[in-house]
Formats: sequence, C-alpha cells, structure tokens
Amino acid sequence: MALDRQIILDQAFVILRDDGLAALTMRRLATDLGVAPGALYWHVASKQELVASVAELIVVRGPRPISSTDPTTAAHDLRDALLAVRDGADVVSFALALSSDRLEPLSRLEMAFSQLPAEQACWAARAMTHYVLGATAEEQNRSELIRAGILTEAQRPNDGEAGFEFALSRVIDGLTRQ
Amino acid sequence: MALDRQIILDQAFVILRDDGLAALTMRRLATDLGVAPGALYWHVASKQELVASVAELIVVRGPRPISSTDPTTAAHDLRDALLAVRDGADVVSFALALSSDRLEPLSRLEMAFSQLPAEQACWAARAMTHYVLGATAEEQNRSELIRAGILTEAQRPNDGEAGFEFALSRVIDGLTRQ
DNA sequence: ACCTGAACACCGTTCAAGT
DNA sequence: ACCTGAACACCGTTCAAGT
Repeated sequence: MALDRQIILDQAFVILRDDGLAALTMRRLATDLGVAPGALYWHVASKQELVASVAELIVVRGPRPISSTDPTTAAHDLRDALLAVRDGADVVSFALALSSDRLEPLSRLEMAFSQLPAEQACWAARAMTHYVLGATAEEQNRSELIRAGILTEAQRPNDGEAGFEFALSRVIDGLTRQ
Repeated sequence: MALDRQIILDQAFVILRDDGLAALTMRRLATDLGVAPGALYWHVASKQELVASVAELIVVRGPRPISSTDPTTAAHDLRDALLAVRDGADVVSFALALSSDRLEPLSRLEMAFSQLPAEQACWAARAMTHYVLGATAEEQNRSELIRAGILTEAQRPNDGEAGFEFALSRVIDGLTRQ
C-alpha cells in the first residue's frame, strides 16, 4: 500500500544519488520500499523508463535551477546537478537519447544562445550539453573505478577543474561568436 | 584449443560491431568461440577489462587512422571510427575513464593542437573528444532505441549531420583561437 | 486496482577437477 | 598451462493467483 509512481521515483533517485547506477536494481528498489519486485511494474513500464524519469529529477533537482539566459552559468548549473548524483552524467546521457523533450531544463538551454538564429541556437545548446556530459561522465566514471579499487587516486588527472573551465570558455566563445 | 587473448578480442569486436553492447556477453562470446564461459577468464581478467581492450580496437581499426595534425580531420576520423561499430561511442567513453593512456590515438590527438601551450593543447584535445563522444553517443543510443522499437524513426532529429558540422567548426574555432 | 509468489530466461565470475 | 562442469549469487520481467 501507499506505493505509487512518485514514491518509486523518489527512492530510485536516492539509491542512485547515494550508491550509484550499479546499485539501482529493481530488486533493491523493491526491497527498500518493502514490496515484491513485480509490484513495481504496475506503476512503471520498465527499468529503462524508470531510469529516464530519474534523469529528469537529476536535472530538475540540481543545487541551482539551470539558467536559461547565460551559457556559462547554465553549463555550471548542469555540471553541478550531474555531480550531485553518482553516475549522474551517464544517466542523463542515456535519457537524452530516449526522450530529449522530457528533459525540459536542457531543451530550454537553447534560449541562452538566443543571439543566434534559431536553428544554430539549438545546435549550440546541444553541443554544449554534449561537452558537459562527456567531460563530467569521464570524471564520474573515474571516481567509480577508484571507489571500486580498480584505479588509484594517483591516476586521476589533477587538471580536472582548470581544464573544464578553460575548455568551457573557449567552446562557448566559439559557439557564440558572430 | 587455439584460444588466446587476441582471438577473444577479435570475436568480441565482431559481436559488438554487428550486434551491439547488449549482445556482448561472456556467454555469447564463449559460445561463438566454441568454449566454456570460464575458459575466457584464463586469458582475460574481467568483462570490464575486455571491453576496454575492444575500445582500443575501435579507435585503431577505424576507416581512417586518426589524424594527429588537423583537429577537424581528427574529429571526423574519430567519429567515423565510432560509427563503424554499434554502441562504439559508449564503449570508448567508458574506456576513456578506465585507461585513457591506452587509447593512444586519442592521446596523440593533442598534437593537432600543438599551436597551443602544452597544457592547453591537452585540455583542448580532451574537450573535442568529449564533444565528439557525446554527440555520437546520443545518435547511436537513439539508433539502438529505434531498432528496439522503443522510438520511431520520426523522433530522430534530422539535423544530425549539419548540426554536428556546425558545432564542430565553432568548437574548434574557439579552442584554437589566440 | 493493486500486490504476492513463483517462476523464466538470463547474467558475470569462481573453482575444483580433469587433461 | 589451459579448459570443462557445475555451481554461486545475482539480474529484469511476466503472470496466475490472491485481496
């Protein structure tokens, strides 16, 4: 009882945030909710659909709402939202292919490039999203591998922050120049 | 018999190229090679390590070797190598976090930005790689979802090629400008 | 309408035992 | 040294049957 779609999504978000994608199984989710695994399928079509919905939560519940006016701010907002959840970038990457429309904070992102013709603004927003997702995914995947004892802390390139800032400003410069 | 590491990697590459990441299981691989699943573990440490090694093959066996002089050419070379294998972008993305050193065609990519100071050249090469990986992964994931009947052909944004070209030239402009 | 119990068809990995 | 057989501890998903 008391089981509904929203409760399932909330708990899935918590599992992902705290324990990562490998821990987000239908069985673990069911156990946490005190229910049989099959019960979930009354409220959710499949694990794929569930993960896509959790991706929406990641992007919506970030530390700051994603700016729709300034590209640099928006990129940082997105990045911080991804970093707040383990494997956040991988999850949002996947959801982007499945249902880019439903990730509305990301589709609104083209408004930050409104100085460009509409079509180019869309392309620019997507390119910036791909860059942020790619860079953040590499970082997070590395963190997971370190946590699993497969990589050592020393193998992490310590340029992380500075490299991201440098490339981000250059990429945005290129995308917005006339 | 006649089983060795290279034969395993070759067959894994073929499975991935033709049938995608979901089909690349240790059991399918063993069956194709006419061997018991356990036998693979004499030659390969884990599935993770195997997939990382296959990522190397993807990048090395592309239609054209990846240019180490011109960024635009290099980006297209990389993209075409990824597109030649189902789920190629996802696999290389993962391998990048695990062992960026071993993907030598990608680490050589910073030579295409040798006009920049060494540190910035490295950052620029990585940023371009992240962009190409992100853009290609979205495309390929969408293809997989269409093949699975979850998405329809109509839901694919038809701007694909033009959007990639536009953003790529802008991104490279930004990364290489003084 | 909503959930349980139990099954189906899979996974990656390990390891004694064989050759 | 290299492989088999068989198991272990999992998966996602389905579906009759219960309430």
